[in-house]
Amino acid sequence: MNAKPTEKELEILQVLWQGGPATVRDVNDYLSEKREVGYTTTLKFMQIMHEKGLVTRKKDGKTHIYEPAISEHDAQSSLITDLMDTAFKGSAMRLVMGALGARKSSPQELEKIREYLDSLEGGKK
Amino acid sequence: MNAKPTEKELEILQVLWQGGPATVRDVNDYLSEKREVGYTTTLKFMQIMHEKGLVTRKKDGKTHIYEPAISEHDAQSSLITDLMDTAFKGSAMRLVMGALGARKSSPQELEKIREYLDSLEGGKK
DNA sequence: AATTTATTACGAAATTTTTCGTAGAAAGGT
DNA sequence: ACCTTTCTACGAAAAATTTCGTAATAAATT
Repeated sequence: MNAKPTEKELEILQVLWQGGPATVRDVNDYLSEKREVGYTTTLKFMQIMHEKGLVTRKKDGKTHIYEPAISEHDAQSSLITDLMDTAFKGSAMRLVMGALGARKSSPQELEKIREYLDSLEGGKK
Repeated sequence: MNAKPTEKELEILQVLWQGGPATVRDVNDYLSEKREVGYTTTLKFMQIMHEKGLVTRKKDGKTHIYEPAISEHDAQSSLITDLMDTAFKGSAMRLVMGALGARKSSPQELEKIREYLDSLEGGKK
């Protein structure tokens, strides 16, 4: 439920969240589109992530097929609470205001946030 | 303006933001209340932070007096945009909603967020 | 079957971050 | 003046993260 992936681990998890179960080859091909990265580098990461329990894998012939062991939502929560605790005195409100100020949101997005606030207050008027 | 401090660097910056200009001794005394940390460890960090431009210092007799070179707000912005880009597809809205869901805010805090949203939309009713 | 290709495991190098030890200089007390 | 304490600078060890090379094995191709 809670496991804070490192930066590169997160990159790999995102490929799996987005594209579904994949082999090391799949993931490496994808990553290679954006930056130089050796096959064995990706392999090693996925092996480590397997040890850590960040991904599961099952054997398919010679190769392994990997799947995320944690949801994107759980990983995000873990990263958020960590940042909240280390830089925002544990306050969600402070982090929220910081985020709203750090990068502009569209009116549509702001509206969605309002709706979410409404739902948090239990449908209270 | 933009410099993402590491976890331990952030800890030291927080002492300076909160307590004002301080010596290595001051900072180390403070940190030592919470956890074991050697004096030279803190010293080294503050020297490195000086090299990186995260703090300024001026000589006072034998010792140095350190001050943060970046504001807490700027450091927070830097950390937020980094997290936003690496884990939330660059969307402030996604990060905001994640934060609101990750830890409960009080009704008072939610109200402040609403007020902030109002102000963002240019005082629009 | 022999050769090439693809995959894994293992170990370790490279890098970044964190921690500390030692030496020397400066200051203060006796 | 001497001793003790405090500070800095420097280097390097320790730990965590990231990257890659090599060897072995399994599969596919010829």
